Amino acid sequence: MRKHIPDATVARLPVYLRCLAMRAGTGTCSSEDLARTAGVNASQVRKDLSFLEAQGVRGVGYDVDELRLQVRNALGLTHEFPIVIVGAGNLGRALANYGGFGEWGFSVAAIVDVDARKVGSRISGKTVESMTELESIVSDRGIEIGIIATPSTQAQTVGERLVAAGVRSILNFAPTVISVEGVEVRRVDLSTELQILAYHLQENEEVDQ
Amino acid sequence: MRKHIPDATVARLPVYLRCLAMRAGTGTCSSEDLARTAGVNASQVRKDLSFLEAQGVRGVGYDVDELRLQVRNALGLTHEFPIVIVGAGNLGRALANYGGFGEWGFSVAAIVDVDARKVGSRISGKTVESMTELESIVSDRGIEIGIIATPSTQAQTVGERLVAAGVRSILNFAPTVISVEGVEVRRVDLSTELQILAYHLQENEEVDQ
DNA sequence: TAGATTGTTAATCGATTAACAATC
DNA sequence: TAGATTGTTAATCGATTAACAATC
Repeated sequence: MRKHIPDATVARLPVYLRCLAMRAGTGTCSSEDLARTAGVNASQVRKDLSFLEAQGVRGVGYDVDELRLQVRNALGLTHEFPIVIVGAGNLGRALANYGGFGEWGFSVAAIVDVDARKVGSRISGKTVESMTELESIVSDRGIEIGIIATPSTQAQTVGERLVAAGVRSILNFAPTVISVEGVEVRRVDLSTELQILAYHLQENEEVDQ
Repeated sequence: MRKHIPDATVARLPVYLRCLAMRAGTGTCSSEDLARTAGVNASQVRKDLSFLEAQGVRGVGYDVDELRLQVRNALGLTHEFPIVIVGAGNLGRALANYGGFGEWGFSVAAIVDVDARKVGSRISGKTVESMTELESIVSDRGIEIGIIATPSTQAQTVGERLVAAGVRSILNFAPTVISVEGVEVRRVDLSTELQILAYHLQENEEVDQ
């Protein structure tokens, strides 16, 4: 049985994975090395890795390739995850064109849009399908992850339809909080990030004076 | 003198701001109301607001419009923030076209790209400028915030140039960790988010069985 | 053996939340 | 007065980190 991994650790594992990918085939690396490239504390790296089955060797470090595999396993990146992108506007297109999916086992199984003029157009080798097909697409293709890239006004409805169709995780890029039951929702919002930066700008300003 | 606001609270303030914007002009609202729409605990809302100058009225609640103003003040959203977007690919274009900037005082002051073929093209009413102008653009236009929307390979260099040019906060959309001194960096990464969702998918699976 | 580095403990720090007196 | 809701305390929970024995 798998150990429960703390949220803060889960959020850092993808960062480690990226750092390890850059070092693939370079033998071993120490928690100190990994900490430096990931921008965290070395104790924290060791603590985080202690939740995995990872085994380092005292005096030597961790085997890079083995550790990569174990981090992937811990995150559950053991099979293909088909995802659906809802909304084929600028953002939906940018997401669909984002190359880095495949590397971690994610694949864009469908892009849908309500706008009949967009349906049938092609994005990154895929044909935009109609929003009316959403439910059948999700169930036919075994999609568990949905990405909302619609305007805010439609986000709640889209979220509900995704959940009803059987999606189990949602990544919401619309700048609004949606409320749906029984699924994991993560929100990514540009203006939230900018506002957090604005706060720190002013804090540093006060220190400077 | 301004009180220091905990990071976790700062991260929630933009969410409250959004919820309050939806209720603008509706008189008062309770911490319970706000908590429900923001998806957090009511005690937490009150605790968060206690770091602001916000004053609620016992038995009544908070004045929506007044509270909005105080949250904005606390975040330092008191003046215009010109920003520069580096990279005019799919992502850069999506970001530039994102409408929600202005509402909080952010404005796209410039979009730059290395690719000579993109320079001169127009995105959302703005002309793409050359990457060689980056330094002068940042200093001439008083830009404090830079957004990196380039491929990973260029992110580090772009980050360093932004810092050297005088930018004080960076939002990094490239899927890599950059290391720069003396500025606040926030990373937004699609595949990190997807990997976190993947972890929770598997966790829920185990519970279901 | 000497040097390096892990794995884990324990101290500390920060965040969340229930509870309730204060008070509108 | 009765009901509602704040502001704050104190308990709890979770996350970080320094320190160091174990051991390669």
